Amino acid sequence: MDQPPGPAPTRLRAIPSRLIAGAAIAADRIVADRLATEGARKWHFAVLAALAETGAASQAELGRRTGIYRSDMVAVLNELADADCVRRDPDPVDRRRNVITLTPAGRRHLERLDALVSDAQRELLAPSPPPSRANSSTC
Amino acid sequence: MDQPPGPAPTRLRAIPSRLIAGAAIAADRIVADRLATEGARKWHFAVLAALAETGAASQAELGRRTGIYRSDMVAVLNELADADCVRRDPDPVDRRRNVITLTPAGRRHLERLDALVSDAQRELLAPSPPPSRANSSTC
DNA sequence: ACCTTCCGTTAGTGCCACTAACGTTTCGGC
DNA sequence: GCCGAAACGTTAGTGGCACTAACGGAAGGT
Repeated sequence: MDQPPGPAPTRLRAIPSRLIAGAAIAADRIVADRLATEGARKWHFAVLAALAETGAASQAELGRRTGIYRSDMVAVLNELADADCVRRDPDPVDRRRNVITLTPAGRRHLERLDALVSDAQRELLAPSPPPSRANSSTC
Repeated sequence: MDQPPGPAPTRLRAIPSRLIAGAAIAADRIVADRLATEGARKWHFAVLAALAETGAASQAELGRRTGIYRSDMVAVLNELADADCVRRDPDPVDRRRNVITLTPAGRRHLERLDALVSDAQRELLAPSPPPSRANSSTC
């Protein structure tokens, strides 16, 4: 946190897209920080979760389900495969595809990441210590 | 749009940070697309708006007000200065600082960008054509 | 047989958030 | 007055993510 935030001009403060962006980077950082404790990023979690839920799939299918571009998927799967969280086998029925399978180690890893992400969501949604009924000055 | 989105696993669909992130990238894209028609990015708009509202300021002060890192501010101001939207003069009273001043051209540019951003916000907040009272299937 | 489409992969771009280090200048304490 | 801490502008570089372009190989439709 190099930059102590100053007061934003009202012209900027009220812009929805800026508010959303601010919320998103705060949320992303909380999640990313949590996942970093396991050396993971949000994509790893997304891919593992998708695999756990719908079983083995091709890389393209995983990309569609998680929103990850297929070009980026390659690196993610390389990392997951290096960590033995996932196996990448050529599909015998369609030789264009790879079949991605979740390993037991991957499933365990997913459970750890899932806990971290859940924690992050809780931290996200409950940042106000006392939700006091007599409501705040800027109401 | 290379990737036709597929159905996301429910485990992912319900995660707040993912929803926020999705909203943010949609919002960012709308704004960025609009601003691109004038060759600008959101930072240019933010800096010009901050200058218009509070008058001349140092680069560091602008950074605090807009949320832009002072290292990135340099390039933004270079671009704005190249386009004659802004002047960058050494501060006579504190020689560490530069005084950034909005030029008439900059003010005109700001008005154009402001219109684009306003349009974007409207598009953002009104994506549902009929807000029909008999409410949607997934209620 | 063609042509189109899909697949995995490589390479690269652009925006943004963020860090590190630098030389200069100013300020606070002593 | 001096010295160290802090602020400033600048340069350089990192890393994550969204996205594009192009490829060779394989499958599918007609």
